[in-house]
Formats: sequence, structure tokens, C-alpha cells
Amino acid sequence: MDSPLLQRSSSFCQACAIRNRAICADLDDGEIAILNSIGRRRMLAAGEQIMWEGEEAILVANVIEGILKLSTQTADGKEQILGLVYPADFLGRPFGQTTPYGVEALTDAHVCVFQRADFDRFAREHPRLEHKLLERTLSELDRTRRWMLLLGRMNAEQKLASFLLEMSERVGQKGCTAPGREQFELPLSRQQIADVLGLTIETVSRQLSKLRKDGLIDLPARREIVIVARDRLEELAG
Amino acid sequence: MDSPLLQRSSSFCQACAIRNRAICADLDDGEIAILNSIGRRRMLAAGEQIMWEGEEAILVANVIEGILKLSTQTADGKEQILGLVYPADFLGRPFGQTTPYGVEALTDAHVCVFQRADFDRFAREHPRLEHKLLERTLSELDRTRRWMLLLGRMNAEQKLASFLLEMSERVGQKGCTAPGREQFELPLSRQQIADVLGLTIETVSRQLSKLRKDGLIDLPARREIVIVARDRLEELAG
DNA sequence: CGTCTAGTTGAATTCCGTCAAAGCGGGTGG
DNA sequence: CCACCCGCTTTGACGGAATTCAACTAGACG
Repeated sequence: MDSPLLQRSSSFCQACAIRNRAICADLDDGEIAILNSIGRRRMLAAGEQIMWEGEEAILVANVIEGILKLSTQTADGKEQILGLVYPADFLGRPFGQTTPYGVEALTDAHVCVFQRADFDRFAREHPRLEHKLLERTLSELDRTRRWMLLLGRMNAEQKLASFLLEMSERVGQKGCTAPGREQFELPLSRQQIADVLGLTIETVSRQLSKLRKDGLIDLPARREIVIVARDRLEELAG
Repeated sequence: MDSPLLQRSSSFCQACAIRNRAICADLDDGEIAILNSIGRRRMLAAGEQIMWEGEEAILVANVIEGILKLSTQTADGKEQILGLVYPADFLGRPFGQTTPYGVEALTDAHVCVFQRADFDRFAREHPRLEHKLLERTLSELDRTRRWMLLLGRMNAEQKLASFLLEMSERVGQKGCTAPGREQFELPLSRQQIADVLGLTIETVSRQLSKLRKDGLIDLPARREIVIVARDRLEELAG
């Protein structure tokens, strides 16, 4: 189903870094051309917000580069991060009236944005795209549900261990200096880690210090993590 | 898109109680006939399990009647309920290898079961069904994410208040004796409520007693809830 | 070199979990 | 019909984990 025409077309999409991993993956050249015409690229600086909770859902997007967070807050202002979005992931709420969470870039990011109305129309006319989107949404639902177990039933130590292991899988895969995924740079501040795990910043800090003292990890810089004893970390995470 | 032929066909699906709310809703007669041929009905007794976490994903289903729970557990055996499934909801993991959670009936239930392979094939050939499934999955993801805020950032009192309000919407809609949704029967035991909210059974019991003492609710029987002061409950839930 | 923010550490407090015992209610058998 | 039993629920006492409040430290940046 995949077309071997990468070099024939000079269109934007054909040169896209995530072309083969995003939902646009098995579209043909004609379809890509349409998608190309309704989408546009946009740069985001770290900390920049692109969608606001409760606002009308105007945009959807593919993430090309960078990491973003989805978040919401309680009536009294405590934040909860609902998910992290990585390159090739889909972003936004198609077929919905309002955006159910805020979206903010954690790092400088590069996204491919569509007006939701345009995207919805295109999707309904192209079942293969909808199928991709469905598979992606089902996986995301599975991942989100796994996170519920962490939020509801794990203590602070288990939460941190699980978080570090997950981040090492997600962030540590790039061509790193370190051997494999044992060293990586966190895209989140301590407060943001706390907001992911349903903890306070102090508890996160204390647990990281404890893991370091126990020799499971090292913390060479504020946002650097070195996993020293992956096996023991996995044991903690359960 | 909906066909006005309810009385022409005598097929099973046409007589189905949830025919117009489930994902099969806007299929035409031919499509319904196929679906009818690959699905079969199954009764479940309260407490009966129909899918097991980690097992190969063989079945998917529509819920016709009753309430089921999706759940998982930590390495050390603590359970977390990941979601409740109501009539007209879709159940199971299409397009996936393994079932990521256990499924158990909370009440006696009635489901319409498909072999996943059959269903997947049918879905891929019928974009309208896939679209319905996509919309449903997106809504489910939204609801699940809202639940994450509860698990991560609410205290026991707020959790109970939110839970009771949600249940009153979901369970209190039937033709009840009570005026509106202010009285209803819980489909969950105290332990199961605890497993939904990420609490212990004792905390659930204490918070319910507190809400009763404060005059927000009444508890005429173990599984009966009367909402006395909805406004104050909503205030607590935030 | 000073300021500013993010992060760490400590002490006190609070909320929830744990352990233990008692209460309630529905079903069964005498 | 009542007594008994069993599982579910409630209540109490206690301890511990995480939050809160507060002070301090380390880098980053001008």
C-alpha cells in the first residue's frame, strides 16, 4: 500500500521526517497532495500553548518534532498532565466540539496543523486515514488506562521508577552519546513531573534524591538522568 | 442514512434494544444482516468474567444490557478499575493482539459477541462502522482522561462526590420510582467503588458516612444512594 | 558579582491506609 | 419463625506516607 515515490514528488509531505510513522503513512500520492494543501507547518517555542482547555476545537495536528503535554486542572487550580505527545503522534480532538485539555509545547516543537473542519472532511472521505487514526486512538486509550493504574494504585517511589523507565524508552532512543537509553535529558521540569504523576514537586525531588542515594540512578544535571541499575528500577516499578 | 425498515426485517439486530445507540446504528439492512450472522448473544451473570487481562484478544462485543467493569492490577495485587461499560457501549480491543484489561459483569448482563477476527474484517470493509467506532473511542479517551484528574489530584471527599454525581447520571436515568436521578441503586460494592477511585474500602465507607452525616446524601440501603443536596455535592466535586 | 528561578532539604501536619473489632442483613437450616 | 452464620460494611485507633510550609542551595544570566 505504501508508495515508492519518495523522490518523485517534491511536495512538503514527501520530505516529512515522520512521513512513514504518522497517520499519513499509507496514503497515496493524490491523497498526500490534498492533505498537503490543507495543512500548514508551525513552529512552537518551548512553553508556548497551542490549544486551550474548553475552547472550541478548531485545530488538529501531527507532531513532527518536539514533545508536548496535554493537561487539565481542578477547580482549585491543581494541574494534572494527561499525556505526553511525541513526534509522529496525532494531536487534537477530531469530530468534537471542544478541546478537552490544554496543549503546550515542552520543548521547541514543529507541528503540521490542520483546520479541524478540513481534516474531519478529509478523514471521512478517506477510510484508510480514519483507520490509522482509529488504531492510534485505541493504542492511546490503552496507554492512558495503564497510566490510571499508576495514578490510582502506586506510591511515590513506584511512580517515579515507572516514569523514569517510560522516559528512557521514549526519549533515550535518539542517537545519543550514551550507550543505549541509559542516559537522557528530561523534557520536563520537576513541577511538570509532579503534574504527570499526581504528586507534589517536593515529593518528586525527595524520591529522585532517594533513588540516587540508593544507587539506582544518577543526576549529573538538573534535567539529566542516568539509569544505573535498570533491573532494580524495573523491580520497583513492578 | 438511517433506514426506516424496522418492521420489514425480522432479524435479531432489528429488534435489538440498543440498535439505535450502538455502533451498529447507521448501518443499512444488508450490513446489519452480515453483522447479525457473525455475532451471537450471550448472557452473563453478575460477577462472571468474559475477558482476562493479557490473554489473546479473541472477542469484542456490544453491551445490550447490564454494567461491566474493565480492570487491571499492580504487581502486588491491588486492583484498579479502568472504566465502566454501559448498554450500547462497545467492549474489547479491536485491531490488537492482547486484551489490556480484565472484563467482568457487575450486574447480570446481556452482550452481543463477535470473534475479533470477524469483527475486524467487517469493520475494515465498512468505513461507516469504523467511523462510529472512532467517535466512540475518542469520547472514551476523553472520559478516561477526565478520570485521570480525579485519580491524580482529588482527595477522598472530592472523589466520592464526583463518583456519586457520575453514577446518578449513568444509572439514575431509567424509569425510576424516584423523581429524576436523585435516587439510584449502585451496581458496585464498596470494594469496587474503592477500586474505581484508587482508595481503600474503609476510606470509601468513612467518606460516605461523612456525606450522610453532613446531609448531602442518604443511604437507605447498602447499595442505595439518595442525593439530598446535589448543589453541595457538585460544589465539592469542583 | 548579584539576582532570580528551579530545585533540594527539613520539620510539622494531615490525610489516608492498615489493623482490629463490632454491626448489619440476607440466606439457610433447624 | 427464629437462630445462626457468613460476607459485606462500618467504625475506631494508630501509624506512615505524602503534603504543606519554610528555609536554604545551586545554577543560569545579566
